[in-house]
Amino acid sequence: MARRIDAIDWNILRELQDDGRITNVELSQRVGISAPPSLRRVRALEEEGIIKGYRALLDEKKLGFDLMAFAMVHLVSQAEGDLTAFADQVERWPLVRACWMLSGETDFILLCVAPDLRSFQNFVLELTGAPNVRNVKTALTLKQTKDAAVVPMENTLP
Amino acid sequence: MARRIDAIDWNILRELQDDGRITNVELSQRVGISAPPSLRRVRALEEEGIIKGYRALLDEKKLGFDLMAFAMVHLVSQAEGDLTAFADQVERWPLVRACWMLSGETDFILLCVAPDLRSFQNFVLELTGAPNVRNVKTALTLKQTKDAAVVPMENTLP
DNA sequence: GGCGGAGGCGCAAGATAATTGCTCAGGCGG
DNA sequence: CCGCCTGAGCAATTATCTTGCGCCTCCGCC
Repeated sequence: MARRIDAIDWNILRELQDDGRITNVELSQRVGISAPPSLRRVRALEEEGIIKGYRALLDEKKLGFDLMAFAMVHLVSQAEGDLTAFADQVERWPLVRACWMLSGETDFILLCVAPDLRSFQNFVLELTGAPNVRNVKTALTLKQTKDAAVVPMENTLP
Repeated sequence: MARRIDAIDWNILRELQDDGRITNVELSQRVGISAPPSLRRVRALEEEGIIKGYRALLDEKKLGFDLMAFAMVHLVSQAEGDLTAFADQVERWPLVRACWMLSGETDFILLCVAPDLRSFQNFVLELTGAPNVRNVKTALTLKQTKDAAVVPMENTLP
């Protein structure tokens, strides 16, 4: 399973991060091989889990979600079971779109969207009242100035 | 351009957020219409900018980026020009994958990846020394417990 | 130096999907 | 009641995907 990722694979990954719906024909031309091996490489990258999936990027504001905010959560207990219990609860809140467990001061940081401030306030009240939550600090976003795919493709590896 | 988004469109958007590479034939079956109108709706949603693009989701750890962290940045000046100057600089740092301008205490929050702690430390030094930066607080992530697409599809609109 | 074997490419053909033009049904306003 | 507009479905064409196969290259091993 630990195939070596060569330069062609990196190019494939870059192109697919940039446009996940590119046709395989177009992809193969951009990376300089013919279509069949291109498709086989993509399939292999999917098999290995290097490509985890594909996603359409939507404009949340145009769909009525005008507010985006972070919520920093401190828990009462950081016992293993309590952490996973909180993470499970986070899965069930639709307004939470992403969540990271942190080291240090804050236990979790939640990226949230909401149609308006009132909805978000209601959610924060629910969050604050959730089991094991000690306190919550929120920060409203004014705008997102960068939204790049998770893997840098500008040669940052040492 | 302000077409009304009906139930079929919402279903299309849900499916494409879930799997951006689904074929149009499969998509049309899932949303209950035939292929041609399905494709026309997708094209329309793209035209209107509701669908901003498509992206492959990669596993950053398998590609050598073992560290993910947040950096909270306080600036010296919050003048319009200074904010955009900082945002421009953020565009040029490959390790920064997403960036939001915040209201309140912190001015910007940066989501960063790096191959290892050393690389991240070097980046933080650079960030701290950048023009107009007053101070930087960082928080390493232990793990990401949720990574959903940006628009909720679980009926959260009022 | 020559002999395999494995890996990976490209060609070609059949299957599947995308795309376009056309027709038709339903809802709305005149 | 009639015509128009919107949007669906059908059918045909074009493009893409997918698979099987042969070939070349790179190694390791005789």
